[in-house]
Amino acid sequence: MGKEKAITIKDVARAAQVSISTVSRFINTPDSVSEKLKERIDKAIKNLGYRPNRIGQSLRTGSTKLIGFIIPDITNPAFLLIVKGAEDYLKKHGYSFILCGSDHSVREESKLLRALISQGVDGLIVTCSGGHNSELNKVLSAQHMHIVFVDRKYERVPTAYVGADNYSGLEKMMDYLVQTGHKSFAYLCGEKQVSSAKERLAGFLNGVKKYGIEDYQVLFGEFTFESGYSLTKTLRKVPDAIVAGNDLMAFGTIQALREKGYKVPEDVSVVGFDDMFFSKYYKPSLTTIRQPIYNMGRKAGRMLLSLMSGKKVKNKNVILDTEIVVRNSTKSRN
Amino acid sequence: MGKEKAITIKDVARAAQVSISTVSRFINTPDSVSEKLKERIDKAIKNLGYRPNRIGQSLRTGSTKLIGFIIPDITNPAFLLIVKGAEDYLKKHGYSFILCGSDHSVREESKLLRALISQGVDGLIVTCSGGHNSELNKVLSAQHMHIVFVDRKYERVPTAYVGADNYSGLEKMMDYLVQTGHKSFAYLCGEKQVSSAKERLAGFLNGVKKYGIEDYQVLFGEFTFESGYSLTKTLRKVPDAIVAGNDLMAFGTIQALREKGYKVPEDVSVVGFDDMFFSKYYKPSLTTIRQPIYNMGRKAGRMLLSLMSGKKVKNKNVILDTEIVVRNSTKSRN
DNA sequence: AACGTTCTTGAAAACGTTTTTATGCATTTT
DNA sequence: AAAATGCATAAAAACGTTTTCAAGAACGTT
Repeated sequence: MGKEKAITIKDVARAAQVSISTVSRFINTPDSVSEKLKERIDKAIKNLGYRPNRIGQSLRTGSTKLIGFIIPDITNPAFLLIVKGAEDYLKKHGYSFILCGSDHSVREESKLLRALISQGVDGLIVTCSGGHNSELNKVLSAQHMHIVFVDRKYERVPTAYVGADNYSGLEKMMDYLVQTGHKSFAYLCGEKQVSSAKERLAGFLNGVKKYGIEDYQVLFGEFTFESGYSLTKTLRKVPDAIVAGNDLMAFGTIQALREKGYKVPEDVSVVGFDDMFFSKYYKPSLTTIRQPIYNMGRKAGRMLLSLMSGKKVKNKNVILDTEIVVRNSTKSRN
Repeated sequence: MGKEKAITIKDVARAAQVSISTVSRFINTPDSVSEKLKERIDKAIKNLGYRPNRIGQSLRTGSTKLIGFIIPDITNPAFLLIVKGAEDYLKKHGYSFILCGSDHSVREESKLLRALISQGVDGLIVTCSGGHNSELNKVLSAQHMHIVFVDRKYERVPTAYVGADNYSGLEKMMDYLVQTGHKSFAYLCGEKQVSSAKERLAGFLNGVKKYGIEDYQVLFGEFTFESGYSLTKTLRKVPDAIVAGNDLMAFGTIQALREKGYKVPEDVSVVGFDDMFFSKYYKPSLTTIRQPIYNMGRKAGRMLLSLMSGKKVKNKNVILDTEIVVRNSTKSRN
């Protein structure tokens, strides 16, 4: 509990017999102070164990070295991998992260946004919950704050964004499924207000159109295990292939199928999107569309840094490639 | 990018034709200002959209309303569930979280600790990587900072701690396994410098001793899928039951067993510890020891708040109960 | 030797708050 | 009516920095 006051720059100045300005200059631009004083100050700092008080620095410089990160669910490892990508990159530049989960709620998102801005963050990375967010609009249009969106685009206003090529990922997957003889399909869509869900759906629909497939269904739900499970349970007719909005949904689907008495992949093929850590170990191992999720975070961090440093960013819309990885939840039906 | 200066308390004061002290008092103790001025100030605040600058507040009050959280791996959902428990509790009291991952490294842990303290956090919650950390010792003995340890105890110094009853969890599991006819055992231990790993091992060893079991092995590794996998591969003889340090290791074990040609649970029983989200959906679904991980975080948050508010905390060592949940990765061998 | 440069240092202002102290005024008490 | 009390407000100090500005010292040039 001992709130015995911390040592400040003043203490160092006194110990080294110089002014506080000199200490400050020693810390920030060491070359601007003479060898003699350098030594004295350095010794004083070491002796006292002085560390600059970031709050004082922040107040003066206007920069907190804090980045706000808003994701829909801090419990979802996929989002956390994005965070880690960004964090690994930005911590090298002295930034720390305030991580917040919005619980998929626009309302909470607004609250967090306000809180983070009050807190004085230097920039913001957000994976938005999808809906219209007037607070976000306000912040965006005020242009007070640098924000980059990652994984999910905020579509109401043009913004900096880094995400995966969801559309072409699904295109590729449809090519593969059709080539391996699948004739009927179901698509299980995640939250339909979310950009990635929409893009994936568009890719799927493009596929069925391209191959003239008429036997398909589209069901709308959420990006969760439970949703994949319950959507599958309500399926009126089980098709050759079920394309889930992400891996989590695919796992739910497989579980529901199992309970319905269908075997995967013998009776039905199931595919997901993400390629989570677990997907290759699941039984059956999951055929899925891999997106470079860690790298997505990293790129987002990089973009934010450029933005904050005032650099002109040439491309504010970074789209990363996906690849399909074939495992044992699908089989050829030729 | 427009860094057009934010509105400050000064602007409000000017607009409302009062002094800044009055505005401040209006915000912090509204009852100390007259109705007439209250109204004017309130209007001014609303009109200008004023929000107090937290940095200014922090500098003056010495409190940042920031909590530092250090966990070994921000990508591990189990840890994140702890974080969520603490966050859900503390955000109601106006706190935000700086979340950091130490990558299981004591060195990194020290760095983070320093960074967080410089950043001015009001308190710290840490799940430590286990080893001796001199920086941590220093901070702890200086008593500048309120720290509560969660899930993993820092054993070198007495500290505030909330964790699960690892020992009795394993005792219960051993009772169950012995009662269901298992005769030979292997224990796959997580990082052996981690308190929870040690406690679980002790519980296991107590079990074998209590039942006079001589046919058992103990292998040391890490709390990861890969470690469970490789330890199992190096097993000289496959026993009736493999007790893994946590669920992740258990999954690895099952995978390795599968590759070795053993069936779970027909040939071998496998159990874990945690009861992660996935464990009930794994194939086979996992028999495991459930610990109340979300609640652990919540309790840690609560304890930290008490500590910070200067209250005398009666019990600085909170141990939560575990329960065993039996699923399909074990079967009776009677 | 006088002057002009350059370099090193310290004083002071500023960042946005909260809080302590002081001031002015109205109300009550003597 | 004068003094004492209480209250609402304002002024000013403080928190820990960085940075601007000015002053002084050291040096080189004419």
